[in-house]
Amino acid sequence: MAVEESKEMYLETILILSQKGGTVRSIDISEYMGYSKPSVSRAMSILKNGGYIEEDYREGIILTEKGKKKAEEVYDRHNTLTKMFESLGVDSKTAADDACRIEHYISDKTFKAIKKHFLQYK
Amino acid sequence: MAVEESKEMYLETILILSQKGGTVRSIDISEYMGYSKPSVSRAMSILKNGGYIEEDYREGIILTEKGKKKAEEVYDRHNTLTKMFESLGVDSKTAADDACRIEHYISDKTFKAIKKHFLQYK
DNA sequence: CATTATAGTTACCTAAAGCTAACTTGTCAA
DNA sequence: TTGACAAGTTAGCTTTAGGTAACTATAATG
Repeated sequence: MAVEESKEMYLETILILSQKGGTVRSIDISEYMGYSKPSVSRAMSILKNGGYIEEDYREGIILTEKGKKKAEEVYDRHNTLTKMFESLGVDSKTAADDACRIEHYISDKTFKAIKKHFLQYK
Repeated sequence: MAVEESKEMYLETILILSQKGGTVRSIDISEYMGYSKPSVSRAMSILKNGGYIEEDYREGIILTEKGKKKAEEVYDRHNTLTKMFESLGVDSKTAADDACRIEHYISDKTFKAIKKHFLQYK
């Protein structure tokens, strides 16, 4: 449905891996996501084309401002949704898995409402 | 992601249309969902193959037990999620739209937790 | 009865996003 | 310096699920 799902997952992964420190390479994404090298290679060229990432032979894959913004949005959704599900009594693993699937499909309006209700008294 | 999304949307639509009374035809699904006749035609043959529906020249398209069960599950998710979002202050249209996208991706565990928290005092 | 309109199907196209096989490139150690 | 391994790319396959064009079949009307 959302054409954005795959893209968002890659961007989120790049953000997570870059937060761990060190450079991010295609192979790291490949291993993290469990996708083949060619799949990641193509995804990276699409992301590069869309202005979401840049590739540098020494720095590896880095998020542009645009890419970083998107990645952080998705990651924020991920964390917020996870917390929401946890606060409803769902175990962490399930909460995170569900958040990961749903994060791409929630509208901004609904997300803001969720954030308001589930995070203000944490 | 979920291979089931398209199938679930068709089943849900068939349920909704059959609840309105009268027979359900491919063309009705076509108009309701905004898809072309061939797309619906093929989807129906896939659903028939999977044992989700039967087609009768007079009764039109009818859900089998299996199909009905699945359709009702999805519809239940749809309604529950809509109510959840509404109870967070989201307008009905947005709530329903979001529910419609998310209903396919929520695990059973999480769905049960949501149902418990948002529907018990309605 | 013939014409027309409606419903459904067939054949083929497209895009997205995964895959494998096989190639290239680049680095490092013997 | 060369040989091997690791990383990345290219080419081409697959599936899902949408589309159009054109056909067939059924039904309804003048």
